[in-house]
Amino acid sequence: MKILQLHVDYVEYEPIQVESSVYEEVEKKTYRVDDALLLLVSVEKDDDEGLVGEVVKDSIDFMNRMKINKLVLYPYAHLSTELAPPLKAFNIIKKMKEEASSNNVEVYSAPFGWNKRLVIAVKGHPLAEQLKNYSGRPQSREETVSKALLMEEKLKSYWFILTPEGGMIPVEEFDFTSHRNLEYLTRYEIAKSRAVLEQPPHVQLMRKLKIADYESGSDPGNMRWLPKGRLIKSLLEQYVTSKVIEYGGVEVETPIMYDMHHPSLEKYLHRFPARQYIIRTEDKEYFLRFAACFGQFLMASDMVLSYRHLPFWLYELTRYSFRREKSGELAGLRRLRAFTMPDVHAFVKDIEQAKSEMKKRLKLSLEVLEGVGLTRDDVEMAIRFTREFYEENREFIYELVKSFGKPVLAEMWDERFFYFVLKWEFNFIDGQRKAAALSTDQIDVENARQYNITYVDEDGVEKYPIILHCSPSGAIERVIYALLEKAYFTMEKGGKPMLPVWLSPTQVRLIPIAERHLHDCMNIMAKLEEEQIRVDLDDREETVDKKIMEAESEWIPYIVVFGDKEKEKGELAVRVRETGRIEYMKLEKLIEEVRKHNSGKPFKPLSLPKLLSKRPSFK
RNA sequence: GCCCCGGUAGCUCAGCAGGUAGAGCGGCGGCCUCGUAAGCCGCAGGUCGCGGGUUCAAAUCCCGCCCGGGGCUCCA
Repeated sequence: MKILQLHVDYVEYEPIQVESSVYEEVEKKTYRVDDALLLLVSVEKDDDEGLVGEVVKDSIDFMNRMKINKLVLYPYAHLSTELAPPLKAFNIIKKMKEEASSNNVEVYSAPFGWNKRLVIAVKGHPLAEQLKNYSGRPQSREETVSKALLMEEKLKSYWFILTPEGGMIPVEEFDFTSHRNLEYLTRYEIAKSRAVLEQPPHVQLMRKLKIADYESGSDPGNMRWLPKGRLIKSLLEQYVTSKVIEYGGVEVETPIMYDMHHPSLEKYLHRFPARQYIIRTEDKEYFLRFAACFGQFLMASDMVLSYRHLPFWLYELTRYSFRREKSGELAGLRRLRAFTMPDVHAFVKDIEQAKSEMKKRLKLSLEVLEGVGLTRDDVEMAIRFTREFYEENREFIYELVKSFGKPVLAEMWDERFFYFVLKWEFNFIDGQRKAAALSTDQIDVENARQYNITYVDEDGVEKYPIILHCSPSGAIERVIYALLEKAYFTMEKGGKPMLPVWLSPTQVRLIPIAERHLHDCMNIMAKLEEEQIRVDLDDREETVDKKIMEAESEWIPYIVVFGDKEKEKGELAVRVRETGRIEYMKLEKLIEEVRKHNSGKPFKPLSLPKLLSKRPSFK
């Protein structure tokens, strides 16, 4: 059955004369229906009544979305060359009318078997005109079946909530009362329903704090990182890298572009729906990597590995990975076209080794998140697996859930479509109630073969390892996005937003009361710098009030106002952001406090001039 | 891709029943040497995104395009 579906301002038809052996009795006059869904219907040879339900349901769904309740059925033989005999067509259209009526739709039908004058006014929106094709039997070859549709079939998902106590509850039955964010994640994943708000909160913050901004001179989704943002990003990069190396990761660097027609890459590329940036040279085409996998796998396939080496880890932090997301998908730092992704692959012997490795990596990921300033209350875990994997490794899955310690959203597939049998991720739920994945890990049972990565086992036989793909933090830009969104939540609750001290571009701001205190402040600054503390000095000719106001708006954790009293007493007046109070302390105490926050974290100086009078402002 | 919104000084934005530009912040200069969230005065900054049209006259109205953001969607 072919249906031209039109959302019309109005439709008018007037029966002129009978045209077919099968026709309805009808009064010859002009009929008009306003604001309706018009279906021009061609019933075809192989159609049967079984289609009626589906067709009517589709129409009603559409009508609900468009908020209309009038349906006009119009027999229209001109959409097909394989028409059904008139009586059959008539009966099927009649059935459609009955079916729609019984669903409380106001149905009109143009008379069957007549030649009619037809006037239609189609609405001007993009969904107003659609051709629908319904068929009871399998589609013929030339009507290429959408691959995405097939994929969706295969990807039929079953959704559950797994609890740390070992429960597996279908999502419909789970009580989300004390798990709001998990509910948002579930809704986001399943229904893809989204709250409509304005600009994401973090976008305004990233600009206000001079962290990053859009760069209209580049492709959208490629950001400009200002000095403070570069510092924050760099510290996060160093931190994640140091944690991964501590875990065992062996850091490498691989090219950012790869041959489109390389045999190992080609298949993987086609399998991946994300669009790529393509680079053309005189004789070849390259794609920009969209993950760290390519270079590492090519490297691994050239390595000589024995079972004695396993598990073995390769690590790279890509600056950048590229995905040419559709323009409409981009959003601030949440989704970019160029992003920085730490990715550590573990090559393991078998499923047992994979499982024990994955447990370590889950722990690593939690540590990393907590290190950057997010707690496990800030994220929700989702875990996805095939039915087969679940049945064979139930206990392992619950161990993962348990070590996360909160209920987890689970998705189960009947068949393995992707290259992995299990994958989990931590999702941050932001101010718009959208979910963004941060940390993730996967058990990949396919790529070793694809890339010909092998190890020699105890028995002397070459085998394919299993590969785990883990990003312990997720994209670095996304970490910053999450920190800013989290700060926004704090603001909403009336608190003072801030970044973790170790990530704050300026940790201590010195404000001399008058010019005569400048010299002492310079000395204090030098001492703080010796202790690897990021400090700057507001030597501008402005009032103290104004300097404090500006320091506060930069979210500086420690603001020191220095004047005669401090000089005399040998104590500093420190405005501590975390407590919101002014605390008096010796310089040594301040140093100790900041160092406490910095300990175990990388340090890098802020490259901007230390004297604010020398510091230009960035857009 | 589609829809909506936007593009005016370095920034944030006002002006848009057409008469050819304004504020605050910032910058610069001056006064003030200051005690915990914006001291005062003055000055200099603009092809009003681009191209066309209507008009005596366009930032303002019309058409086309470019760029950005948000939402929706992946659907000729």
